[in-house]
Amino acid sequence: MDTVRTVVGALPRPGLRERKKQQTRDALVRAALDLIVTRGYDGTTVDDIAAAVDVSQRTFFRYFASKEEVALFVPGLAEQRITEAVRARPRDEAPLEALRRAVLDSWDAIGEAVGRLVPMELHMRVYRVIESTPALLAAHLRRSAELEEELAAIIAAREGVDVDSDPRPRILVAAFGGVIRVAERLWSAGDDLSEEALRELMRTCLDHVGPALAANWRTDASLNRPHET
Amino acid sequence: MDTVRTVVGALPRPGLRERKKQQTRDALVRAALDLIVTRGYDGTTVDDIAAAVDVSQRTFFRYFASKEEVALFVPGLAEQRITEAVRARPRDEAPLEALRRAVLDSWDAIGEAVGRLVPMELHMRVYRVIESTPALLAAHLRRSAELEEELAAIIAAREGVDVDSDPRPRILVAAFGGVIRVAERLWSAGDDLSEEALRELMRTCLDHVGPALAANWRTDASLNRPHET
DNA sequence: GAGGCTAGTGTCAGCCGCTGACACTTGACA
DNA sequence: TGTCAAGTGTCAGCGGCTGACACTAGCCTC
Repeated sequence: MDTVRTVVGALPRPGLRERKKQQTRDALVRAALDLIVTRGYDGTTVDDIAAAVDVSQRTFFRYFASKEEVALFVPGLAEQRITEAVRARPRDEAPLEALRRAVLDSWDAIGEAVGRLVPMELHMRVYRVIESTPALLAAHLRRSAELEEELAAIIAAREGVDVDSDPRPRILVAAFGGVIRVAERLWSAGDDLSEEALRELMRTCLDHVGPALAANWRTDASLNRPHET
Repeated sequence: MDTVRTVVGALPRPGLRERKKQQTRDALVRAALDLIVTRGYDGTTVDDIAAAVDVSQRTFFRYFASKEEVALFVPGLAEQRITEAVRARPRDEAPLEALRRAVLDSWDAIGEAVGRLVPMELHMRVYRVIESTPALLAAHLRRSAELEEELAAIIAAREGVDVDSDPRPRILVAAFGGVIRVAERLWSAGDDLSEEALRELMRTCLDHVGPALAANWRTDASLNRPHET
């Protein structure tokens, strides 16, 4: 904690030690995801992962607090980009619109950040495992809840309201998050695991929020359904 | 599986054996919740719970698949009542309204079902532990996701749409579920742990869905805020 | 009411996730 | 070059959870 602090954070010169650390961590992530998509989450032990990178189990746990954490590391990168994107939205945008655009526009940034660490296809396959593995899904949802908390704070600040006395930021984000999760779920259950498919699903899901909350589905149903599937 | 099947399900005569089972299970739940609220979730081992009921650890795991399950057993009862209530709503109600009324109106049924098993206050205190214990919160969220899936199917059936081709049921339920969770969270973080407080929070949160999704908060903000807290 | 049948239980052994303690190695920096 | 701290391996141990197997106790039939 009382370490020598580099001036700008760590950007200027990684340092040999630091580079090695980064390297092992990345290797652990890659090995973990590889094993997980082939043998399944429960079929992969931490010992397997550690052995694949030739470190001890103890070392694994110095990098990741749990087996879940390593599996959700890459999604975590994506979440980071999204919060950044929300923060960067112009303040005159409506809150819901800001969230919407942030998610839809950060695709490239996410792809780049993820691709630097693991092949994109691997990441996609991991999502399927997440959705179909109870323990992993639970952890993912909890993390999503934390993300929502963070987004609520950002939205509140943007709109100049107090996040504790005005429930709207949290409510908006919760509803939004729920919809995003539906898109994730539909995507991981479907056949087309491409990025475009996910992006398109998110777009259509968000388009359906209004109609879904509408008073009566039966009258205006066919009207607000752009195209099926 | 090829057991002798009682005609009506199990209602007519519980049978001595069956009664004993019910009894141990209830005792396990009660002991578990007692321990959990006093020593915390992580501070309570399955051995502790089993010992308190004077059964072996192995037996505990024959009743509950995991430590989480016993902690979330009572919330599970509440969820059951809610799905029943949704199913019972008149079909001419708008979907969102049906969900809303189902939740707000099943309070008595929930109270009765819960009270038969554990003191209401204990149940309330458990909620606080759930929200503040990562592992437990994760499990809770996963179960909520399952509940949402079930509710989506009910809504879809009600509205005569196909849950797999029309995303609206899932989206509606996801948004609704998100809002309910916000209420739960605010409640468990607040001072007033009464049922009325939770109910009131849910009501106001649901009232805020429209405004929260509205285009611009700054113009109509003060307008749609009934009362603070 | 004695018999067999089966559901439920306890015991035991063991895997796996995860942690604290301690000794050792290796990059950093004077 | 020598000192210091950061990072690692080893070991021992706890707690959640499971399969196997033997035992006990309700149930049902004759």
